[in-house]
Amino acid sequence: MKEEAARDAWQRMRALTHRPETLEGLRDAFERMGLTPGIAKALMKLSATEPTPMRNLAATMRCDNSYVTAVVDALEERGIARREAHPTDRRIKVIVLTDEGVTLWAQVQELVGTPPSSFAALSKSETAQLRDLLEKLCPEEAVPAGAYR
Amino acid sequence: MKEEAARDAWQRMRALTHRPETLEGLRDAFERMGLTPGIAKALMKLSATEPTPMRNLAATMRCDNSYVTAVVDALEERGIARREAHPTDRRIKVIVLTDEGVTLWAQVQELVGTPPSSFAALSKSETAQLRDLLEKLCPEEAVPAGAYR
DNA sequence: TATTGTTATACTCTATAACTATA
DNA sequence: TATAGTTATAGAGTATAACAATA
Repeated sequence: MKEEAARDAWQRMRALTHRPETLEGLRDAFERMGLTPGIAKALMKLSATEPTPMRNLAATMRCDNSYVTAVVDALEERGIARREAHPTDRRIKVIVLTDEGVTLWAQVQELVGTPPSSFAALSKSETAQLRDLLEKLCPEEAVPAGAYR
Repeated sequence: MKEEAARDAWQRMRALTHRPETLEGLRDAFERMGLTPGIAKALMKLSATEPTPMRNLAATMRCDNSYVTAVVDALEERGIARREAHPTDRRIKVIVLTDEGVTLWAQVQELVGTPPSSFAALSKSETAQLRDLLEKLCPEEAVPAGAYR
C-alpha cells in the first residue's frame, strides 16, 4: 500500500536527519570553528550577500525580536556581522556579514550540506533517483538557506 | 556527478524534515494532547511495553541523569508513567507507562510517523522506490523508536 | 570503590512587557 | 497610531557538583 510505504520512508528520513551522531557531529564542528549552536544557527539563516533587516531574521528564526537583539549582539562580539542603518527607513537596522562572517558562513553551509557517510551505500544512479524524488517532495523554492535544527 | 546529487538530496531531506510548519504542527498537536514538548519527547523515547531504567532514558535522550529525574517527575505528575523498583538491582528504578501513557504513546507515534502532505506528489511506485532507497540509507536497526527533534 | 538516582544550584535559551525612536 | 529595535526580567530546559543508597 502506498500509505504504508510513505510512512516507512518518512520515518527513515526523520531517523536519518535526526540521528544523534549527525547532530553531535555538527555541534562539535561548530565548536571547533568557535561557534556556539545559537550563533551557527543564526549565521545559517543570514544571506552572505544581502543585508538582512533584524525583523526578517526574527521571522526566519521564528523567534521574538528581543531575542534577535541578543543574537546579533553575539554575532557582533564574535566579529561575524555588524548592524547598519537601513537606507530609507531609519527604524530598521540591517545585519551585514563581515569578511570573516562570509568565510564562516560558507564553511557552515558546506558542513550542513554534506550528506552522512551512509550515502556511500547508494550507486550513482540510485543517488540521482533519490535526488529526483526528493525534488518532487521539496521543490527548489521550498528549500530554506539553512535548515538546521 | 554523484557527490552533487547526494548533497542536493541531503539538503532537501533536511529541509523537509526541519520545516517550521512540520515542527510547529507537531508542537500544536502535542499541546492539544496536553503534552509539553519535553514530555512528548521523553514519551517517544520510552517503550510502550518494556520497563526502561532511568539510566537508559538518559542515554537515549543524551542528557544527564539529573534531568531525567525532573522529566520522570513530570511524567508521573501527568499520569503518563510511574517509577518501579528493578527486580534484581535495587539501585535502579524503571519507568513503566500507565494505561493512559500507552494510549498517548500510540497517538504520538502515529503523529510523528505521518508524512507531510507533499508526499501526495509521488505516485505509488515512486513512493515505493523512495522507501527502498531510504531503507538502504537507514537500515531497520538504525531507526530509533522516536526520532523527534 | 563504582554506579544509580536525587537535590541544590546555576547557566543558556527564549519569551513577555514596557520603552524609545521613527514612520 | 503602528512598527523596529532595545532593555529588564522571568520562565523553561539542561548541566554540574555533592550526596545517599546500593552493588
